[in-house]
Amino acid sequence: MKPPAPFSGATEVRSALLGWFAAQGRDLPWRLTGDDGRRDPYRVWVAEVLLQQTQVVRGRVYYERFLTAFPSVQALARAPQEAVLKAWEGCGYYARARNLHRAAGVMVEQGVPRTYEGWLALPGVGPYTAAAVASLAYGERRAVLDGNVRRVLSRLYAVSVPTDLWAQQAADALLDPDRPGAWNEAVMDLGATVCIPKSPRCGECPLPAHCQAFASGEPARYPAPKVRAEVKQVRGVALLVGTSGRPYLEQRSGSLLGGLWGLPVELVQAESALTSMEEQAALERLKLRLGLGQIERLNTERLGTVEHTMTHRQLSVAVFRLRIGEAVPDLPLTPVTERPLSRLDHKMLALAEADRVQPALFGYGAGEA
DNA sequence: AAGGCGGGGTG
DNA sequence: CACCCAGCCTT
Repeated sequence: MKPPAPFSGATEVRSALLGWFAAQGRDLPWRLTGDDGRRDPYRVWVAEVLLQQTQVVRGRVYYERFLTAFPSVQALARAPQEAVLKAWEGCGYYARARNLHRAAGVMVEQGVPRTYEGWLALPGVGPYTAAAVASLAYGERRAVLDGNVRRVLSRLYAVSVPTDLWAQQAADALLDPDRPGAWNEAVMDLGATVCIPKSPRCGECPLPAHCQAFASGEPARYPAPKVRAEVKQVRGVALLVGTSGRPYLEQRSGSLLGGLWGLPVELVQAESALTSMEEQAALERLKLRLGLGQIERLNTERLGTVEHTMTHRQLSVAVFRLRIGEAVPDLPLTPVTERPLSRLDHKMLALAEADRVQPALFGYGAGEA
């Protein structure tokens, strides 16, 4: 299981991969190089946090948006958290944005760390991100271990279950001590573009002579697939007061979409779809929470249901709206452009938008009175 | 050590 | 449509 130490072919592997990287490496906006050949720590940090769970193709858009909004750590630190979340809107795993903001505050107070250990102490910075910033921006000899690197190493040594300990040791042993930053980027680029999870493009790989998975004839068998947690079914109801562009919004708290704003929702864990009775009961609880329980004959219309997957949860939310013409309760309405919303909430609002637009498009008279 | 946390992609 | 990806934090 252990990689040979010292790995006999390391020198050849390094030169082959770095040669490939020089020719085939990706040109990415956060790879701006200073005169000293090093990356800007702020840009690297933002990019690496963004790429923690986001693919490069999508990350680019958010990166540009984020850097335009917050060009420096000072600008990020003095912005309100809500503005940071707005720039992150739709990107998911919003704790990353909250932690970026917190960490920026720490750096303005205490200075920008220059070492792996210093970066590791910041909120939202784990071993991967600390190693990336330390190596790319400061030239520190730290091997990154992300999903790409783990897969490349798993195949290189034909280890089908690469544990954290094994993979980190293998990455450390292979790291090019003279060019740690370039080496780290090279391994990750190989994993992202050639040594991909399914159908690896071994014909384009610079390391076939060193790859034991390639030698086995079935490189795609490495690493073995991970067992996944089951997706929990969550049902619920949401209530739209106001319009899709200017609804009543609540700020969510807790870990799920915390800090973002959205329609008031009442969620329940249920294996099967809610009956209309259960739906109405949930809606009543929601009204009560909003202080609408006292109002008699508060009519709502059911706009439809929204399905939304969040990796670990499958949400199915019935969206209701106060009927037009009903007295508007005393709840503040806010333009959605002024608040960060999750995609779930944008979907629910789109339902109201469709409800308003489509009848007119098809010439029905049953739209808003 | 295990589970929670968004949002995508592909076959 | 089922199944894939994935770093950090909390518990």
